[in-house]
Amino acid sequence: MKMEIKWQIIPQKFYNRDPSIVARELLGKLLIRIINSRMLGGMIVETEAYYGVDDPASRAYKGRKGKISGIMYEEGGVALIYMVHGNWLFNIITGPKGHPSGVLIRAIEPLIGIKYMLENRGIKDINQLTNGPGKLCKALNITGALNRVKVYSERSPIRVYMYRDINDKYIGRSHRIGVREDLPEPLRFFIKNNRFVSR
DNA sequence: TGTGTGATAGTCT
DNA sequence: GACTATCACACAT
Repeated sequence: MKMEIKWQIIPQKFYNRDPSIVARELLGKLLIRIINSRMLGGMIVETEAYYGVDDPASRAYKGRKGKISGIMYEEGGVALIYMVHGNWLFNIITGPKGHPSGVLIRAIEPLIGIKYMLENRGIKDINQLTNGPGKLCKALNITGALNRVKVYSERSPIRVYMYRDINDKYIGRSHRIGVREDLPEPLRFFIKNNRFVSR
């Protein structure tokens, strides 16, 4: 596949907003990962918003401090990657500096470098390639070494580009997955009828 | 230095 | 649907 269009990278200020708005608008955007000048990536189809201090599911809950939650206090557009249950989770920080919040990327639809992503996962089934947060990190070879990468920079190994605008009628929302104490609002956003959305 | 804790994935039934 | 392997981090000694 040849890419004739000139891609437009998403500016930093996009991320300096409320996490639920960023989570909603991140759907349909293109997530790109550069490895050894090779390009992998796909369209974001599922996200979840996390509110730092006020969110029982957040690692910054009640002002917890450490390497992980410390990054949540950074400015929007910074990558936060951490390990849970033996899997890496990829988040993008939102809101202005000093306001801990973020968006978890839960699933993408693989579009670019599918062959290499399958290799990274050691599988052959595209349907199982990136339909979960831990899976997509492994497919894209995202690890803790990429923490604090700026996803709005043309030089970064991880970037997010404009791709499609998704109409509201194609967007579903629900409570978050795997969270013990959830907030009342539905903070999980996904594209309806997309087969790469996790169950 | 040690222990408890999950925002999971994979496998088996 | 239920069970568990697995591991960096946070917090307590």
